[in-house]
Amino acid sequence: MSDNTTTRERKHFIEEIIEEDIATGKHDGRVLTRFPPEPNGYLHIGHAKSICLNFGVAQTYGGKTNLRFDDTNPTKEKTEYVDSIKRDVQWLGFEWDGEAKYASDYFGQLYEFAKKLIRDGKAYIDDSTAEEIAEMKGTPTRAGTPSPYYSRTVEENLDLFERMKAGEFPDGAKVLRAKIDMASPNMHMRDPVIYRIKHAHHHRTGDAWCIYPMYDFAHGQSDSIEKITHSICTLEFENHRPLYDWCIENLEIFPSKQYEFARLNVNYTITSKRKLLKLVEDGHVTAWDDPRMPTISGMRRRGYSPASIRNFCDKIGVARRENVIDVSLLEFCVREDLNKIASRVMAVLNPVKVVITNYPEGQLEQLEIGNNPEDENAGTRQVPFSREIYIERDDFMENPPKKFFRLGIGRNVRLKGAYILHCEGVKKNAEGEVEEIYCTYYTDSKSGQDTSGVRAKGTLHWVSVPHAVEAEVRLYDRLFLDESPAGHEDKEYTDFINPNSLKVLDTVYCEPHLKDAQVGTYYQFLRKGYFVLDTDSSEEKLVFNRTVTLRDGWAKKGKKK
RNA sequence: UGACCCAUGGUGUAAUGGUAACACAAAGGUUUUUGGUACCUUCGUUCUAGGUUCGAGUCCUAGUGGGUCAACCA
Repeated sequence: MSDNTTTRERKHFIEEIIEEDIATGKHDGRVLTRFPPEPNGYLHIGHAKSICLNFGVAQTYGGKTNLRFDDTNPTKEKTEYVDSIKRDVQWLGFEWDGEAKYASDYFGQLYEFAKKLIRDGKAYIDDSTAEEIAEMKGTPTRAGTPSPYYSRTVEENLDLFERMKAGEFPDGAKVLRAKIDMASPNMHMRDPVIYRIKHAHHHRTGDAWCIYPMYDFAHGQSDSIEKITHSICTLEFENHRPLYDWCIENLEIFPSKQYEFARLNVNYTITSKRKLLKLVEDGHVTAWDDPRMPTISGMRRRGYSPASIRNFCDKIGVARRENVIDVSLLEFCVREDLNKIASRVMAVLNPVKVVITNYPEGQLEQLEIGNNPEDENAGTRQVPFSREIYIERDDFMENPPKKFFRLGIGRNVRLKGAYILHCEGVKKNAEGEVEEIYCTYYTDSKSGQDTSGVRAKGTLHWVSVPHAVEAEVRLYDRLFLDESPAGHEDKEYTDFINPNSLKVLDTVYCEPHLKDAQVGTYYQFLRKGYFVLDTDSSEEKLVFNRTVTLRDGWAKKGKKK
């Protein structure tokens, strides 16, 4: 799995920084990173980039990575999210160092840090309302004004802070602010709020606390407490870095350093926990793990392999430039991996019956068919063949163009792993639709022992009618019709939801092998795409998700016209 | 009209002062018992203008364009 710098010789800037630090003996060459999610939602593909980066560089340089939950806002965080995050990180193939950690583990320590700041005259209690504080902050182009509470004595501040902790004041009555610089061009340095009152139940500390540190007073300190060497985060925290450094410096604690990289954007996709939550809450999707969601759990259910996501994260690179990755790269990565590992099976999605008129009634052959041409060790399986089979309705045309390599009256076609068929005619219903196709087969054209000398340009997949296993198949299309659903000022991203993002096929005929399909096994339905068993499946009913189609040169050609 | 950051094919990422490379996408072709896979070919005035240098995508200056920041969110 450390396919990081083994397959990719190019180093990104984070790796260069680490190599430089190792070369100069910083932290004795020790590398410790961390992945710090807030447990307020499910992880998505954007987090996968961060996970692969943080765990990846640690692996490359012989270091470790902590999993630390940034749980300083009790009103938004839940154990459900903690559990899902752990599961997703593990599924992606990464192992964090020791036990999972929590910013809330450090609430006691953080409280002491705050008191030190107060004692040093570097923090004060402010009784102003949120609105007043916002007003006093000024704007990026206009300096802020000092708070009327700026000059409280150390004793008074200490007393007030202890009484805040003791629960004497209601939410919002007071905050603790760092004393930095109300005229700083960096808004984050204008006496940032570092502690606030929230009489809320915390998912881990319960009711032990009613004051909670803000992100800026928890994150860097948590890094420092854990002796994180490289604290890697996304670009939007860049303006926080001076405050990150200020806290560490004034608290005189371990000097973790923050480095920022550009977050992942994928076209036709949203990567915002808040927006994804709304999709779930408003019922646009069934759940966080709906296969149309760009969440790790959704992609897992959809049939993405962990390796495909890791490879994707490796291919997109790491830089400081805003970027939009083409969703087709993600599809390429999943096809690339699944092509190597998926078992080939046959399933007919949109069936029409073929009767092979010269094949004896009641005769049955078990044909041995290879499981994966890309993998010699994948072995073979037996597939029953009989007089009546299903093929795709699309694979027959009454008046085919000359470039159509499939079945048409008077034409030949190879059945995968079986015989060459010659089409004799069709039966239609009252509406003029083809109801049955009649063929003869070349008796000496059996796959692997073909002595017929007959040529067939196309090869079709098929399923024997009496042996067919029924299944439901769910076909997915992109969830949004617009390349940048969240990028329009005048429109909501929900305005671009694709009404046809899910298409359910109720009756698909599968070869009998699929009766024993398991969740987590990757299949290629021959010529149709990659599929996995969905978790909605039961003893009575098989449900498959289409992960992604195969590349289709024929369909592409058709579209061009 | 403040601070900080960024600018290389359609999309990403390299090139660390010395021939602009790799991948995806697109288009064309070869092979094929998956119209899949594999393989081959095509696709760039490195944002602009000055400067430094024998030599600049790279360094400097200015401009232009884009991003982030004014939550008691993270």
